[in-house]
Amino acid sequence: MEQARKDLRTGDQGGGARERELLLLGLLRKREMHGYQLSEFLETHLAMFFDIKKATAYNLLGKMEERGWVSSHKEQEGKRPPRRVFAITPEGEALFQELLRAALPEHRPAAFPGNVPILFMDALPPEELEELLDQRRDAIRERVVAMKTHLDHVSHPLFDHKLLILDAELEWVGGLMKGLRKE
Amino acid sequence: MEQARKDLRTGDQGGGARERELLLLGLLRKREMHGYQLSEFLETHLAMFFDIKKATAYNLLGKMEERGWVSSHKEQEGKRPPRRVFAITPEGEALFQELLRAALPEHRPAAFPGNVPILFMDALPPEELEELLDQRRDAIRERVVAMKTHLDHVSHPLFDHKLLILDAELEWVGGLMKGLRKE
DNA sequence: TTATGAATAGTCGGTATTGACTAGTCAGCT
DNA sequence: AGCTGACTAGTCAATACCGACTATTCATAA
Repeated sequence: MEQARKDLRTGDQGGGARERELLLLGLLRKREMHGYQLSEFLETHLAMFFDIKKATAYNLLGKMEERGWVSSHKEQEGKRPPRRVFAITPEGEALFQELLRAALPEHRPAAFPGNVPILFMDALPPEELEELLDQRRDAIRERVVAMKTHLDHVSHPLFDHKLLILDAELEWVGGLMKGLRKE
Repeated sequence: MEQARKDLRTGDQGGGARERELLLLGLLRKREMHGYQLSEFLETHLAMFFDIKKATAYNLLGKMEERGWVSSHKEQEGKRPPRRVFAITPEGEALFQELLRAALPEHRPAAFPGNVPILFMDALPPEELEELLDQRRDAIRERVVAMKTHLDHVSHPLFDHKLLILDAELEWVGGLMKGLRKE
């Protein structure tokens, strides 16, 4: 039973791109798509949540096709350049189900590379530091406004998530600044 | 003035590893270190906040030496294998100051790859979904406990940040589950 | 003394990711 | 008819990143 995954995923090289595959499979599940359509969707609707570039998507699709999780066929429309339409296969669907159930209960701590400079706050004179933190707070606030302006706010859970995180960060920066003034 | 950065960083290939360099420079600023010492510190004290592996650190140090931001000299201690001790140069210090002031006021939205499966929740029967979300919540709670147990909790801002984020995620998953039950 | 394991100090091959590029099509303007 | 800019549909060379490996030294204990 536990063996099943290994059998399916022979080429596993360290399990980093797992979520990306889950993402692509999940999208193809709703309807088959050509690569451009997929990457369009990624860039316009999902870019704020997940960062996957076009070339990466094509690359993954190619690999997944080799492994039999997706299939593709050429399609010509008028005189447009021919395009490859990708669809999920039964094996792909099985993998999707498996990855979904594996990923959902797990918590993957997020990385906040933007926090690196916080480590070195003490290298700056307090006044300048406060000014810079203030700017950071503004940047976060702008992000919140942008989120709320964005038309995709059909109250998707991911949307709520992002807002909660931004709120937490706002509070945190506020706390930092308060701490500064006290000292 | 604005030109200065470009002059310093001729080999810039798209500004992704910027924070990593800031991190290494900042650490070397406190005291010079050999590579192993650095990567040790990264793995034991900073791994929970930033994910940089040993090989990456060595790689970056090498490049930064080429560019003149850090210098290194060999050092032999007894019969131990000789080691390269890295130190920040004046140019490195200048870059550090610049990167610090550039990074601090910016907000870099974090990626949450673990949220991919949330997109596809509707592929699961509600009971199973609830069970899996419950497990996810437990995983987050465990993370909180681990954080508080960890001896490094000298109330560093980064620590507070992580706890706030975990709290937000906990609340969010709770909200998801509540939403499920209502439907 | 000699095996065992942990710590030290790094290197290297291979994969993942993406910025930048190519190349054809179409719509609208002039 | 010719030009311009945007859209479509990808490809590819270059880089970033890291897991796994090598090789030496030291501490311990059998």
